[in-house]
Amino acid sequence: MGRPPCCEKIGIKKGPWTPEEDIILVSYIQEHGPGNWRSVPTNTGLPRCSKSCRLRWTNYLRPGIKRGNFTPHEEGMIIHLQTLLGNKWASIASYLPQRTDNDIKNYWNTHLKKKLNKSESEERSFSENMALQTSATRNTTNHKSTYASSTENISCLLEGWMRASPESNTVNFLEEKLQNQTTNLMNDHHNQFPCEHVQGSWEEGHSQTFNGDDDQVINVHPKESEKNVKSDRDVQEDGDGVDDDHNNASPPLTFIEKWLLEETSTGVQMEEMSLMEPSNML
DNA sequence: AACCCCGGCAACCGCATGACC
DNA sequence: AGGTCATGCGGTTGCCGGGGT
Repeated sequence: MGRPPCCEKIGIKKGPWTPEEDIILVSYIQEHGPGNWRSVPTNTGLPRCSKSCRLRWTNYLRPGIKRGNFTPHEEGMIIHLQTLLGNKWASIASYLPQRTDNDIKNYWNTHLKKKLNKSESEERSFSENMALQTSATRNTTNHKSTYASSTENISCLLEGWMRASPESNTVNFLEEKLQNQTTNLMNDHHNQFPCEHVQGSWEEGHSQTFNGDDDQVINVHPKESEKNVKSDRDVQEDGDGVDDDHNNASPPLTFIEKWLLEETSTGVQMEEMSLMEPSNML
């Protein structure tokens, strides 16, 4: 009955990963691809449990991860998304493909939460909140990264693989993602309320659409948004599941989706410019 | 110089969900 | 159909380094 156990508790190493362990894990995943974590400790000889291997990979070794130095744009996105989604770090991370949920969670707990708490008494409206972000992000512009150099070394090992990675264009990624998400939303909703007009009923029932007023309160149905983002994450991780037929349709974007797309477009342009700087080419 | 405190981050733990047998 | 386990996620903890005294 059931699957065999994931890993024996005996002889499982805990604590920080060594560069050697990282290299073993990366080499194995480069060869076999991520997934089937249960077999990773066995096949690599790593004294780690499958859970630890997966976590190490997704939070630290996975190619395409940007670490430290959150940009003002990213900070703003996190603040907005946290307001909308709550502590759904995985959902928030799905909007920031270069960041991990753990990284975002840590950044929120160590930086943003404090800043927001500090200013909470002063800040009451949404527009005031926007002003807060500006000041908050200004403070982090000079933040120095403290990540271990070993990580960068591991990243170098992955350089070739990263080039082959299809997720190099964040804007395209988000556009695709938002289209898929919206389509899924419409489909979900249509399944629930097949007799309603999809667009109108969704927006009336689940979210207040953006009307250009900064003071507009934005409500996204928490369950729906969570389910939506989660399902999308699953699609990402599975590497398939994108229905091409659905991509042909162009349903209207909700406020947050429009906002994210606009923010990402401008943000990515800024980030790409900064990446051209020699200091970032290392 | 030594000690203490605090902030930041990596990793672990526990729970929920879904897949497998 | 139901039990067992893998996987994913959010919360929490422990360690390490830097700053202050």
